[in-house]
Order: sequence, then C-alpha cells, then structure tokens
Amino acid sequence: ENIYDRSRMAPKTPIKNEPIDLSKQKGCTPERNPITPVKIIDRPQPDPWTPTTNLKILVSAASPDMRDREKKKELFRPIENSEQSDTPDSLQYDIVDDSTVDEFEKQRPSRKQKSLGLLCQKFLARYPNYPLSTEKTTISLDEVASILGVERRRIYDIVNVLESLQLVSRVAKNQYCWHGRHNLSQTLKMLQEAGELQYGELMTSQHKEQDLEYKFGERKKETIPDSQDRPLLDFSEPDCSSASANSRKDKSLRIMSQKFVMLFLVSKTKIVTLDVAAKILIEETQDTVDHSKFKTKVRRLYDIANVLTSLGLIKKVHVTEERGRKPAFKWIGPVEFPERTDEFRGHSPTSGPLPETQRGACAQYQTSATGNQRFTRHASFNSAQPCEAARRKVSSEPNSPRQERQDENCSKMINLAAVCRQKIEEDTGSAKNSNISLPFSLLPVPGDSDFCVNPLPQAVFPMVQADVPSFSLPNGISSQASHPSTPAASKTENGKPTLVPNQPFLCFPSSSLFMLCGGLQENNLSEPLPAAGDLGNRSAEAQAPVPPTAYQKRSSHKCSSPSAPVDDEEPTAKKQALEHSDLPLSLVVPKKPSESSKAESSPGSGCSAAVHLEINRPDLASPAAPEVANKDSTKPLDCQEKEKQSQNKDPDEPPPENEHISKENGNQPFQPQYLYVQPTAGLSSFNFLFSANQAPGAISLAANQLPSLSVPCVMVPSAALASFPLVCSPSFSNPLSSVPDGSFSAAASTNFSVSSLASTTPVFISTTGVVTPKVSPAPSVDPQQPAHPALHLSPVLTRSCSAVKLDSPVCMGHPVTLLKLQQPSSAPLTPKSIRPAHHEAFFKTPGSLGDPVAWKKNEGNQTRNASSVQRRLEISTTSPD
DNA sequence: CACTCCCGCCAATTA
DNA sequence: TAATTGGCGGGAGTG
Repeated sequence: ENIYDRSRMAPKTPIKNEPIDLSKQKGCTPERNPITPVKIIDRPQPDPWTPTTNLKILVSAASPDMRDREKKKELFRPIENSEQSDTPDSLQYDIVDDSTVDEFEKQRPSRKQKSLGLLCQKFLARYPNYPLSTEKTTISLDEVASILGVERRRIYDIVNVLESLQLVSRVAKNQYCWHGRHNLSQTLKMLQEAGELQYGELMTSQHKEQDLEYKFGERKKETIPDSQDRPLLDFSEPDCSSASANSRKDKSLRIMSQKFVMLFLVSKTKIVTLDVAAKILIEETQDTVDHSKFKTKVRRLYDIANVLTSLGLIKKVHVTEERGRKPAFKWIGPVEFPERTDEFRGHSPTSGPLPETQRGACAQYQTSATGNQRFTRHASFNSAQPCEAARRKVSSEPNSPRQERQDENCSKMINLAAVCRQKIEEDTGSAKNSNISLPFSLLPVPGDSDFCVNPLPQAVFPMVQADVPSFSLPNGISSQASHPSTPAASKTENGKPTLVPNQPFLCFPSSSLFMLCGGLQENNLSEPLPAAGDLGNRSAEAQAPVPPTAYQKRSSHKCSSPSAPVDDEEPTAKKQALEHSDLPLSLVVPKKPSESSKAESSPGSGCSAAVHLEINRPDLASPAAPEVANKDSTKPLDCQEKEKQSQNKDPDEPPPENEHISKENGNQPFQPQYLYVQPTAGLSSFNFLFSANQAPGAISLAANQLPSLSVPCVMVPSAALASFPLVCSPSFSNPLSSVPDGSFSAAASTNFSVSSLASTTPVFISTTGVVTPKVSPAPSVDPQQPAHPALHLSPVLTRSCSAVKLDSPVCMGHPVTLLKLQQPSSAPLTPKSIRPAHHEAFFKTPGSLGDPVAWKKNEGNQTRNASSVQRRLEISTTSPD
C-alpha cells in the first residue's frame, strides 16, 4: 500500500512502450513510481518489490495450481480470516502451496501464470475488499501494470470488468478509484433487476431450444408482461445506437460483463454456458451468428469469466448435454442482495440479521435511485451504455468526482432498472412515453400490471429482512404477517391471528430450494418437516421446538441469507455441501426434452412459468381478490404491496381447497393474507406469498396460532426469474390429519425434488389449495402420494411439476405432494401452446421488441448524449501528497 | 483437435 | 496530434 500512495503521486502518463523491464526492477523499491509505464517483461517476477508483493507472489505461484484445482475441486473457499486477502474467495485459495511452487513457477511462466485470472487475483490482492470509506484508494494503471508486470492492455481488461461491478471507477486518465466490494451487492441487485427485465423473457422464452433451454430450461419468466413480450432493454445495445457511437462502448467489455452477470442472476440454475451467453450477448442476431463473431464473443467471455472467477463470483463448470459437455460457469456469488452482501458473505452463516440492514439498504437504494434519477435521463436510454455515458457525463459535472461516480454508477444501474420497469409498464399498460425513469419502485401497473411484482423488490425486502434475522422468513413472516394479519384474520375468523404467525417454514438453503412448511405448530408438523429435514435435521429440530415461529435452519442460511451467502461465497464448506446437491461440476441438462419429457426435465421452468402465468393473470383473481387486496392493506405494509400482486394469484390458489376457498372467496371471511417474502437469498426473484388466512379454518389447524400452516403459499416468480425452487407445503402441518377439510390435504405436503439441474433451480410450491381443483381429489390425497394430484397445474406447470414430485435428496422423507399453483386459466394450455408465444419473445432485439421506433428514439437521443459525452474525468492530478 | 485465452495490432476516444 | 482505451482476432498453450 505504501507503495501506491507514493507512487500514485503524479499521474504522469507513462511511456507506453518502452520496454523497460520492470521485472528487473524488482530491486526497485516500490516507491519508484511507475510514472511511465513500461512494459514489463513478461516474466512476472515474483520478486517482492513491494511489501505486498510477497503476497502476490505467493498467490501467483499458487494460483496456477489453484486454478487447476479449482476445476477439480471447489476452490473457492472463502477465506475468512484474511482480511488482507482482498479477494474474497479466490485469492485465498491460491495460497495453498506457495512455498514450493513459486520458484519453479517463476522459472517457467507457463501460460497459466500469465492468465488474466491470475493477474486479476494479484490485482485484487492489492486492495482491500472493503476499504474504509475514508480512504480512497487510487489505482494508477501504469503503476499497477508495472507492478504486476503486464501491459496496460491487460489491466484494462481487469479494470473494465471490475468497473462494471463498480468495484472500481475511473477517476481520470490512468486513474481508477478502488471502491471494493461495498457496493457489490447493490450492483448485483441492480443488475439482477435489469437482467430480469432484459433477459427474463429470454430466459423464459428462449427456445433456442438448444442452447438456452437446457440451461435455463425454462422460461422463467414470463412474468414479464409477456403480452408485450418486449424485453426491456437492451442495455447496451450496440446496434441500435449507431447514432452516437455506440460503437465501442457498446460492445465494451464492461457492458458485456454486466450482461453476463445479469444472465447469472437471472438464471435460475445460476449456470450459464459460454455459448449461450455468447449468443445472448450477441445482440445482433442470433441468426446471423457469425461464427467469427461468436468466437470473438466467447473469447471476451473468457476474459470476463476469468476476472469474475477471481472475484469469486463464478466458477467454471461443465454442463453435459447431449451433445457433450460444454463449458459453463456457475454463479457462486451472492444471489440475493441484501444490502451488503459483503458482510454476509463474509461469513455469517448464521442467519444474517439483515433486517435493518437491508432496510437501510433498501432505503439507500431508493434514495440513491431517486437521487440519481437525474441521471436517469441520460441513462434512460440506458439501453445503450447508460453506464458509461452516464458516468462520464456525470463526471463532467464536477462535484466530487468520485462520489458522483459512484452515484452515477448506482444511478446507472438504477436507471436501468427504472427503464426496464418503465418498459414493463409500458408494456403492460400503456404509457410508453415515459422515458423517465421511474423511481424505484415499480409501479403498479395499471390493469394487469400486477406482475410488476418484480419491480418492487424493495418493498418486499423489508419484510424479508425482518424475517431473516430471526430465522429467516418464518419469523418475519409470521411476525409481520401475523400482526397485521392477525387483526384481520381474527376478525374474520375466530379472531385468531393464527394464520401467519405461526407458520413454520422450512427453508432449505440448498441453494435454490426453500421449503416452507406450514403449520408447524402441530406436532405433526414436525414430522413432516423432519422428513424434509434431511436437509436439515435442524430444520426439524427447530421447528419442533419452536412451534410458532418458523425456523429455518438452513434456511437461515439461505433464506435469511437473503444474503444468500450460502452458496455464494462464504461458507465454503457449506457451499460445498450445498453444491453437492447442486451440482458438482458438471451438470447434465436435459437439453432437449421431448415435449413430454421436457416437462419433466424442466420442472422448474414449468413451474416458474406457471407461476408466472398466474401472476399475469389478474383475471384469475376473482373479484374477491381486489377486495382482498384492500384488506390486505391492513396487513403489513410491506406485504401488502406484494400481496397485491400476488393476490390475484392467491385467491386462486387457495381455492384448491375447494370448500374453503369457495367459502372464502365468497365470504372472504378469511382475508387472504399473503405474505410476501422477498426473495432473499438465493431466490433471486421469487416472491413468496403466503396467504395468511387462507383457509385457516380449513386447515383447521387447530392450533390457534398455527393455522397458519394451512396457509397456502404461493410462489411468485418475481418477475422473470422466479425460477427458483421453492417448496411450500402449506399443509404440511398435518397433511394427514390436518386436513380437516380435506381440501387441503393434498396440498399439504410437498416435495420437490431437485432435478438434476434442479438442484439449483427447481422450485415447487404447493399451495394448499391447488389451484385447480380439478385434479385431485383432495380426499384421496395422501400425504404419501406425492404429488400429484391434487393440484393441477397449468399445463406447463404440470409438466414441470409433475416431474417435480421427485424426491430430491432434499426431499424429506415423507412423501409430500407437491402442489403447484397454477392458474386456473392455464389448465387448458398445453405446453406447446404456450411455447410458441415464448418463442417469439426470444431473442428479440430491442428493436424487435417493443416499438422499435420508440425505443430507438429514446435511445437515440440518449445515445447521442452518451456519445457526445466523453470522458472527462480527469484527475485533478493533484497528487495526494 | 477442442478449449482457452494471451498477445498485441490498431482503431476509437480522449487529452 | 499524441496518448489512452479497448475491440478484436490470430494463433499459441493445454489437455
């Protein structure tokens, strides 16, 4: 560090080419400022020039090996201890062999040693992950290049990617400011949102069958106003913006990196194959896919992937499909973004108590968003590189450059999100004009808009957060829900608040799964749970012991973790464990599922889709729904919003229990209460809705409180993504006995298995009442008989769902039935029918999407601006000193 | 041979 | 105009 400080002095431009060997300079004291950047000779000399050098060296030495290992193992274990180790995960692993290797390594700098990934690690090693806010670390490109012994060009590669994640920002020529990972979670969150908008459809729709599907296997999100189908944005669409020069920037590594990350965040499996990513990223056309272009894209993706790997956000895996095994990357970073992922990821396996934090975060988020909105304008276009333009422009405004930058970044992101939303809105509703950025929250869209769900993460969050802390959802839910609900419920029914409050949930942290169990209260409950419990004995334990509250054991990790740390980074060990389930390295994906098969294969997708559908169809919601909504209002605030959206669905779902439902609906005696759970950890975009009241009576959870169990849960894929596996067993509580009504019964237990892929993804939700009554006979349902039956799923769902039944390892022992919620309407649909629609959606280019014109217009304008904008950042150059 | 991806030419941007 | 950035793709290293 010392080094830099000094060195950083004046930013002189370095001489570019002189081949000075810094390498030799080892001797040199770090101090020597690398004013001129010299190229260093390739061989990286491990010699310690600077104090930190040693570390680097070690790392480097080890790293190559490490990399290899990675492949084999899981390399990333988060290192908790080392603070120094900047890089969260990756770095550390390197350390392994250090001693031995280095020398010899030096000797022969194999290609690996020069790898960008390694280089990136070295780079990251120089800076703290979480720098004190106070000190701003300035990065001098030249300096770094010389220190690391590489050409600047390589540094740009790294910095550009880091910049896309806002780990650094460009301050001026040759100068970058190191921000560390403080903002990482926010950035990811924004990307996720943007990604959902942008790619949600794709994901869902993609039919590219070959490529995409297997991966995503599903269309996760149609949630988006499919009707419109338009993707939202194109962020960086290069093509469009010919106007200004989108030219370079559009294609920029930076944008590509963001998109790439988005894909992960949107993907339910969290695995993205290179080729798919390349295709998606080649916005131009899937069609034209030039081979050459494709190749180039892939090269770039490797570059990006190497950096992301160094950051510990992804790891390489292989997806096996028919054709064979394809290289792919799996997201191992945080899935949820509480606010500060960082913290979590660090370690706290325990439930991260985020509540406040998150809220705070949210608040900030919003704030920033709003604050930034101004940026939005620029960005609005955002489709095309909003980011850069924004940032650069912003910079133009001189306030505090740095801050602004960050703001900018945030703003950019936000803008994007906003844009997306807008679009969505537009789609849904109507208004198109608005270039404007919306603030943050989505708007409820007129009419259908409900779907919007996605958009509102914030609101949701709070809830979750709250929950999380304690035990993750359950508590929070229960608590919140209960409270609010209680009154209502109580009124309605016996006045028991029971609904929510007591529900027990189980969450399985498995990366993707969540289990929700209702009705823990009852003793019985425990049983079922336990079964499930495989995953976590604890879960069982927890539940058992604690009646009212739900506890999630693992969930705590996950759920709570909204931070989702689990998989992500932190717990290596955990991770591994989880991962096992998830996927080791290779996955096999059913790429081409025959249709029928397909259903099976992609349960998750199906489900998601189904869910999605539901969402979309407000119609479903019986008239009651609205009312309900109102009522809901009584409920917890947070929830309400979500609920609204969800409501539609819910109403339906509950129905599964015919009786109750009917009653309910009619009477609405129960107010349907839903709890919305934000997708916290791992779930990227799922929303959970729990109907607090739902069928309380039906459920008859005797327990006063417990009744909650019976509450049907609805998963809503948040906007697009949704594809997470969830399992909710409303009835869990006693599936058997529990169902007084019977209606429930079936639903009661749920299982879901993770499909192979699934491990990560599939989620199932069973609502107590399955939406479609048709199927099953409630009565018949046995807990054991899985599945089935009872519910009916929309076709789509069905297939997926049906498949679902499996027992995943996760599954608990006892057989649970899975229930899927579907929309009523859906039933008739066949998957096929559905698909087509999706197809279209597929890759559309932005233009294709919505109104091309409109878009373009906007974009164009913006673009111009953007283009015009140049980087002004300059450094005041005042040397710090 | 297929994957990876390093290397550095050279154009677009900036200064 | 010079320097900085960074797209791009040849082709080498690896397995």
